[in-house]
Amino acid sequence: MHIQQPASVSAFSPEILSAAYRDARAAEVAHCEDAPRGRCSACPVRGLSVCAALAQDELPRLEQLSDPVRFRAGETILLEGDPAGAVYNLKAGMVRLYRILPDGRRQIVGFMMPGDFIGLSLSDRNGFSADAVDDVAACRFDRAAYTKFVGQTPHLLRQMHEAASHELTIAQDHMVLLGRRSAEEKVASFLMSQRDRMRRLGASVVTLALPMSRTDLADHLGLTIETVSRVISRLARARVVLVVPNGVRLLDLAKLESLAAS
Amino acid sequence: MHIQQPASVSAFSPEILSAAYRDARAAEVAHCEDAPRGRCSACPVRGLSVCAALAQDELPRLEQLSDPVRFRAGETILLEGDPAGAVYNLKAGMVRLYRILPDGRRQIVGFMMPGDFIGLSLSDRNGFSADAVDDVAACRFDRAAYTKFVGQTPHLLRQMHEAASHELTIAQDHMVLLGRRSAEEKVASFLMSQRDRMRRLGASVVTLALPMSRTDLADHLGLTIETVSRVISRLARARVVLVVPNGVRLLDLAKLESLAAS
DNA sequence: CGTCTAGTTGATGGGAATCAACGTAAGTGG
DNA sequence: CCACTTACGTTGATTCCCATCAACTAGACG
Repeated sequence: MHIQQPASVSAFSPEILSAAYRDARAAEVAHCEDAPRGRCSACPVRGLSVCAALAQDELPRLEQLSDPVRFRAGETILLEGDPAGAVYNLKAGMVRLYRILPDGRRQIVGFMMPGDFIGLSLSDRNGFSADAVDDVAACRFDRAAYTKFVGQTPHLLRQMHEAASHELTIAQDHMVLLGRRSAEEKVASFLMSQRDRMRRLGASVVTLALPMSRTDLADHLGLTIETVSRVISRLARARVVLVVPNGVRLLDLAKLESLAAS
Repeated sequence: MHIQQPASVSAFSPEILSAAYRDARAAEVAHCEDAPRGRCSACPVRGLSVCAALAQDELPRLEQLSDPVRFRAGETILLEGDPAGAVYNLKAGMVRLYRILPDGRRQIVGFMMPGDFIGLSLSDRNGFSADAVDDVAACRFDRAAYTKFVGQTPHLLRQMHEAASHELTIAQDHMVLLGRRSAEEKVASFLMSQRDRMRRLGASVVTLALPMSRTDLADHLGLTIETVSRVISRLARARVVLVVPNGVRLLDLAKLESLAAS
């Protein structure tokens, strides 16, 4: 048994150390919270989110409805089957959406990121559970009030529909992953798709943040924690990625792409 | 000329023989085709479909846009990535939606049944391929024209959104199935969910129609054809189901329910 | 310092994939 | 009408990928 580790040591990734990462995230969340109630025009995710559909002069009405909220890592946001009292627009942090089988098996159906909307369906019961992966800042809207507003604002409804359609596409992608890909392909294509999402948020990604645990990854990819760990180790040994705290540095995108088999 | 089943929508007759089944389906499809262009008020799936949102006096506008079409078993309806020229409302028959990986692996992301709408997202490119499992009758709408109509009809948009949300829920169910269930659980819970869908169409189901091939089932459930065949044989041996041409008779719902593990 | 949790790594086993043979029904053409 | 073909499904033998079981390491924290 060697002291040697895979490619992970050499790199003090400039941007991410465990503590530094946490602090940065905390600052980001705090920043969101400090914003005065209902200052949509200054919102960090305005333009990325469904509210992009609203014109400047429509924002005040939305602001009236919105309520800034915070969740700490691990905190529950909503439970499958409960009456849906609220919907959320995510401003910072990451949220996992999941279902649980009677015997405890869990499937994470998606990770939500800044700009994503939780509760797109506007239905009266939650179709999934959700909790905060790391510290989260969000706009909370009373569901009834928000639904009413949407009913009076067709272009917002259109935007909600577009977002739901996009979610559906992502869900279909994920069905392909779960149903037809090997463990290595699952991990590789998950990394690529996370990278794409980050890029759409505006950042060019060399170091991919993975705030979720290995267990979360496993429950998202339909694998066990051990298999996820082994695959990532293998990718690191092959210098395709570099493991850093709370993330991976993507070293060989071409290789990763080909491993993803899509 | 042929024996015309009384115009009940419940296409799925209790006793199914191969030939009888095919004839019934053919008659049903023919019946849909015979309807004069744009007679929405007499449509077999009116009330089950998104057009249920429209009032009587709005139907004529929709009728103007609609075009009755037919696809024979196996025929391609649309291809992933192609420009989306049309959307479809399914009146009879079954359609498979799927994605294909570069090396040919296929994942069927859903089976569409009467009342289902293909192209909910209204996006300009097809997010999946689709083809007819058996003979199909549908309303075809030019996408641009339909999109424009939806834009002018908020309650139709609302209905489209609701349908998309429902699809999303089904997709999440299926992710749980693909990611966290055993082969036997997959088959059992697929049968239960198909039964539920049929029942929502109005028929009480003792014999479940399965017009799709074993290969289709396998590609939907993330299994191989051999495994699907073995599991069904085992269920038959245990008298949980009875295999009939193009379907199964459900003999022991309680057992099936418990095998489905949900 | 001990405890706890998250993650890694190794050994082993099992469930589903793969490989292969066979059965059956529906065409097809002589 | 029957040999031949083809597509689809079933069943058995074997393989292999990933789950399971287990041991261990590294941080985090009181």
